[in-house]
Amino acid sequence: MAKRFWLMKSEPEVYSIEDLERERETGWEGVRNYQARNFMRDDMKQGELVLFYHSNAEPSGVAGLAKVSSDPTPDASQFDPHSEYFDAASSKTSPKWVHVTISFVERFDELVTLARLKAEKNLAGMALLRPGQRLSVQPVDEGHFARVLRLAKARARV
DNA sequence: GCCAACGTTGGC
DNA sequence: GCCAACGTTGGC
Repeated sequence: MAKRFWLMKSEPEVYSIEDLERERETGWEGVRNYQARNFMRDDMKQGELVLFYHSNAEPSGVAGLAKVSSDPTPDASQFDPHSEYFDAASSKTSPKWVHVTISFVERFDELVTLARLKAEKNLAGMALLRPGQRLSVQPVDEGHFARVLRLAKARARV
């Protein structure tokens, strides 16, 4: 099957592209939305590229690139009563929540801001730009992905 | 900090 | 299985 492309959101105050650059890779724990989980569980393959998006930020936007670097595995935080992600309804024999590990690929010299994405006619229809879209893990069309990358490289233009 | 949009929960 | 209440997301 053809490679797919992804976008994952993180609040930079919580975990930013700089954090990922320093740590090189991280387990994407804490996803508690079924659609987002299903993408990680069913569709993500190792090596596929991920737009790393800073949400709830000043400004928000795509901050860099990561790649999927593990198969889906149970998210350990669901079993930890001290974790904010603890889920009493989950069991080790049939874990509700899985996650993947992503690893650092690059940090864009300049954030590709949400405003800039919205201004780009060719990105019309991108899920991220749909009003009310809140999915923290979402697929990205190959064409949209390529165009976001091109925006990231077009540094001179503001 | 506000609040609209959305997902989840739980009473019935 | 409906749907109101509630919690969360995330732009502004």
